[in-house]
Amino acid sequence: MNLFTDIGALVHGAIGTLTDEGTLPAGLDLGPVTVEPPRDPAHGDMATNAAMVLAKPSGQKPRDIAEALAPKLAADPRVASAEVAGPGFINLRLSDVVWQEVARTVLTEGADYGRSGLGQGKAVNVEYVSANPTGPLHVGHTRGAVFGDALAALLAYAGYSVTREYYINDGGAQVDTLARSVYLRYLEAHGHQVEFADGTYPGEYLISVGEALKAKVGDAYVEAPEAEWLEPVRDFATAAMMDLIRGDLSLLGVEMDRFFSEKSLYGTGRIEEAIETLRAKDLIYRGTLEPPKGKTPEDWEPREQTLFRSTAHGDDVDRPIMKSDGGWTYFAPDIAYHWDKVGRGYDLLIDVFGADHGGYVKRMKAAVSALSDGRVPLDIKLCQLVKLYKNGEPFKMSKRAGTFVTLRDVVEQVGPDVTRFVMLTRKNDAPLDFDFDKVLEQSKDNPVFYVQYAHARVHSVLRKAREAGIHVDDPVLANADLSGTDHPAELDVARKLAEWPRLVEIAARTSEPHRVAFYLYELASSLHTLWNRGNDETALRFLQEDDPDTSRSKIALARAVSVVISAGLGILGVTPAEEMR
RNA sequence: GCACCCGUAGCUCAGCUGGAUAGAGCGCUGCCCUCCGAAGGCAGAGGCCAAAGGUUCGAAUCCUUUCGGGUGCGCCA
Repeated sequence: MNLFTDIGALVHGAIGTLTDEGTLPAGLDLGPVTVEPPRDPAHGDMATNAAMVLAKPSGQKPRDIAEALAPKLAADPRVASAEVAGPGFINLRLSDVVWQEVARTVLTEGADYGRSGLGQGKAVNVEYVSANPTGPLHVGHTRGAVFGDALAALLAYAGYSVTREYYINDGGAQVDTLARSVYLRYLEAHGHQVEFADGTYPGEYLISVGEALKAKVGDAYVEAPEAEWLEPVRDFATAAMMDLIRGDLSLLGVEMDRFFSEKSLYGTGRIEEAIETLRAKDLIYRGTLEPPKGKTPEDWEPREQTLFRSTAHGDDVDRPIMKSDGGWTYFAPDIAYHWDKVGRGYDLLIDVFGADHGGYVKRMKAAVSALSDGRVPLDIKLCQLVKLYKNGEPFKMSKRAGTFVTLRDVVEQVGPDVTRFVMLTRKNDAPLDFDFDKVLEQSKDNPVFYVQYAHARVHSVLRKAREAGIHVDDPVLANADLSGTDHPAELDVARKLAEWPRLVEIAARTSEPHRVAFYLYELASSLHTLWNRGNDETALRFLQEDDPDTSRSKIALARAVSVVISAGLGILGVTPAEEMR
């Protein structure tokens, strides 16, 4: 249930009445009519712009429409007052009972309160992480992993049918490099002295892979030529890296529905099929690209290549899909992969990329637009970099200096909950500072702690109530008389709870899970404020001595807060703690 | 040179398909508390929303230009 849509329906109904009465012309577009919480609480609980947006199409003055509309709205029992204000806003004040009943709705619907039908069951594929299978995940991947995972959960909560997918880049040159690097470790395991040339991966994480390879094949490859071992070693190493990556992801609590192998596209005609699809639309041709203006590369020479006419679908220049040696560029399998996704019938595709891949957004969108004839939208979310700090000092990452920070390092130091929450306290396209010390601080300055503490406080109240012999199970609270929460501070908490379903829809529509984190902070804040007031005004304490009925009324409100916090943290993938330690 | 992202309080950042007097935390100032509802509380100061134009009843939000920062720019994925 969403109180804002309810009142929105009321407004629509009132407009309909005015239309029937002939005050307003028929056939007005009600799309732009909104009902939202005003920034200034003095403007009431909800405000609608109906009179202003209908003024022009109906040829009337906004104030006149508002004056006609307001009494209709005020006639509803839920509405305590409807005032015309400013340029034509109608400010609605809802009766206390409406707010008090919010807690009951939350308790009745439980974790489903806030769930939305926005997505209408549409199938959406969220592709994220998709890190090259050449090593462990690092902090940059961590943000993408957390963001993508929370976005997927958010969309699921908002009524989409979500597939979480990881594209394994196991078809390019970098997995050959991986294979050669593992081969060196393999030789090492056989007691050979080896040297890691430029362009190979010297990371220690490959030592065990080399040893495992030795355990599997013995010395079969030691004297063998590369042509003989490259492919099997590549497969072996890639599998090992994916095991490593799956392990990293599970540390964070990320579980993919599907891992899609780039390699599986080769040799099956899938890439050719995708390209032929484009060719049939006259989007593939042989041509020569102009050098980029201003900064021509030193070794630039005009060269004829096979190009995808991505400019026909909004890109800035056409893109090569074939290398001069006849092999595909990385873009070709990418096209085929998205062709596959389109073919699987998704209504919406989302790719989560690192900000350094911003340059590929237009061409990918062009490809999907071309492949699906514009039917399937591709939304690409870019995650900005993470800057690490320790004690307020920037923490420089360097592979060479051994200060390369992996996902595992982060999660093992601060835990998955803190990692996830902090990664979501910033908009995805804004850079993020991550301070190892600050995020572990147990004070109100730390949003993670602040939100979890609010949840824990509620559970502390529940425990104490039970000790006092008061029944506070959810079904009991859901049937409680809620009139005991009529204080403005209590109603403020209820107002915040009422915003949750609305917030979920906004966050889902914009694909911005960080909004959930900020909302939870505000909700926690409203609970803490109420709690603090209870220090001075005992009438505001949740547990009222010798008054089980009033206690239940207040505890129902508190419990409703914990239900929403729990649901919200669930979307973020953070465990709601029932007590702080 | 071009494309994309960003520019909001001293600092770090929110800001809803365009809504009314632009918010939070930190820091700062003042008061209160130190009672296991404990890991502080309350209040205050602080802004030309980078700049200039435009769209409109109404712009931090949309468009154009400029300035400043980041990222990327033909056979690496």
